Amino acid sequence: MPRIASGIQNSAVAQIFDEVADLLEIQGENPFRVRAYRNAARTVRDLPEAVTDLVRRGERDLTELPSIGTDIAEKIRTIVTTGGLPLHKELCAKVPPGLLQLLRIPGLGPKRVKLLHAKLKITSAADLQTALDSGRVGKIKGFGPKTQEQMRAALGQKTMEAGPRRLLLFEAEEQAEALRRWLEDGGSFDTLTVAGSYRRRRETVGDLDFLVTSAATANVIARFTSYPGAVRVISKGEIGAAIELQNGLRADLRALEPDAYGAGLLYFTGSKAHNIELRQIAQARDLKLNEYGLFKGSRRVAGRTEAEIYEYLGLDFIPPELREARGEIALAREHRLPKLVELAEIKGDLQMHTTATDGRATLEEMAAGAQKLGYEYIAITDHSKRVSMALGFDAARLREQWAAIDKLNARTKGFTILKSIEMDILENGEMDLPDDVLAEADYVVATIHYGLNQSSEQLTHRLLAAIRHPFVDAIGHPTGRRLGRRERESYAVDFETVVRAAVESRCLLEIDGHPERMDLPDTLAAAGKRAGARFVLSTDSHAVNNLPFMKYAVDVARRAGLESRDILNTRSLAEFRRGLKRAVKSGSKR
DNA sequence: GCCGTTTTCGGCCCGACTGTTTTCAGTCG
Repeated sequence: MPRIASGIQNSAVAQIFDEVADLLEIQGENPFRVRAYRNAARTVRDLPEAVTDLVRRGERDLTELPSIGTDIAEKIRTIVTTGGLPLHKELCAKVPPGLLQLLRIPGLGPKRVKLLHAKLKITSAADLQTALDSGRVGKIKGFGPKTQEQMRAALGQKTMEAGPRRLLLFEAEEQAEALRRWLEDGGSFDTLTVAGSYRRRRETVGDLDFLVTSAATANVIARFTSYPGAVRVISKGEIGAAIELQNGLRADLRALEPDAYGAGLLYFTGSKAHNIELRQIAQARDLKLNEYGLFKGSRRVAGRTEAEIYEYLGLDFIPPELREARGEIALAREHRLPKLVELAEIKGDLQMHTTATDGRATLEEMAAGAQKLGYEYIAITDHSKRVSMALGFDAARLREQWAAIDKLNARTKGFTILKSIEMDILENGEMDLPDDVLAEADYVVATIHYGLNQSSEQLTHRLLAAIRHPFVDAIGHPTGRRLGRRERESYAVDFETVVRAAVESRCLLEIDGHPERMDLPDTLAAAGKRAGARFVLSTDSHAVNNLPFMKYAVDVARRAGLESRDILNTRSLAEFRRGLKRAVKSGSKR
């Protein structure tokens, strides 16, 4: 049994492999060896469980994972047991690690970084700045004035250390819609789709890819590059252009021929890894796939729609949300793709707040807003008393709110407010409200807000206590991660143990669609589904205009491959109630 | 370094754009 170095996260293992890839590349190593490390990094990063657990249990052969062979499997074991990798240390000794930072500068890749190091002994951003100022860089072949200017600009930006921030899907959506309106006001195109990770509905978006078909391509490109929200034009060609928006977001435009529309859509939607797998399938059939179509020799055999390309390759149509090279292509070949849940199937919202605690709208306003969205029911889940900052409820105030809800329900037809609470799981694993109150609730979602820095054992223990509690129906925002400005990693919980307990206890797992949470993350929700877990979708709304966040919860669910049967709030109110743990426990099933 | 519907060796996705070049390498997505 190997000793496990404590606290090595998947992301840390992945980062070591990514750095190995960068360092090898700067050395001019075999590019395919470089790619092997990058692929391995991606596999580890996407893993739904802790790689340390995989190694510790030793029951599963790491080489069964995609892009992990005997060599890298051994290296993973080394990293997990010792906390480091000798190869990584050797490379860092040979190649100054400061060079990795230089790779972040647009236009600087491994070849040029290597050249700068070899010719000018540059090992850091500061060195580069000095060399630029003294004019030594300009003397190297291949470093013209434009390249130098580009490097100066990048060095002057504060974002150098962190790299450009990916925008929340919600923020990207605002940007994309504004730019779309600008293009639409300019007329002159037939169709417009925003592709990329935006179309795949990833929780964060690195750039925006606009695809158009138009009889007047030059006009569209001109309109695009004159967008008032652009700070500069990155590139401009005959069939496309790229601009940088005010917040650092990059937007690409590409004009497509109608006959190649599907091929372009496929290509620009990605993911890159998905496309590479498709091209390999094409290649094995003596075909070539590029953004202009699927070709047999010089003849285009498919390309007008994505569906006809998939069909020609012997695959069912794969929805964009699943295109991550996580096994969806094999499912498509075997006609086993899930029928993904849709927003219209959601019949209720299971987490929201009111002015009684930290919300900005009253009970009545939230209910009215939810009714407008066509819901059959909602749960009002204000905080419990542990969240004192938000004026969380004690038993007495909670019962007052429930009395108000009873009155409201009595005069409303076809819409029901469930008497609920977002109840804190205390640091010692106890519930924040007594059992007799929780027993009276229609629905209880339990969450952790405090003691986030506890050990994995403590945090897991707390979640298990809630999961096994007879009146806790669901675990809310189960990993506690945050995205965006208040970014925060997941709590250090043993998620596999948590999921197993949730399945055993019939406790639901929430997918919180708030744009700063999107929690569960998609890979964990997918792992939960494989283990047999059931889910609820919610918005965690704190205002009426938050209620549409449900679409982001649906995005996560779709990326996780969830179907309506996996999600309890796709059911009518009666079925929803019957599906709750408390209904089974109290014997109302008969 | 990974991987296998022709394979355990010999492949490994594909094209646009830029800058600095007179025909292309490097970078990027």
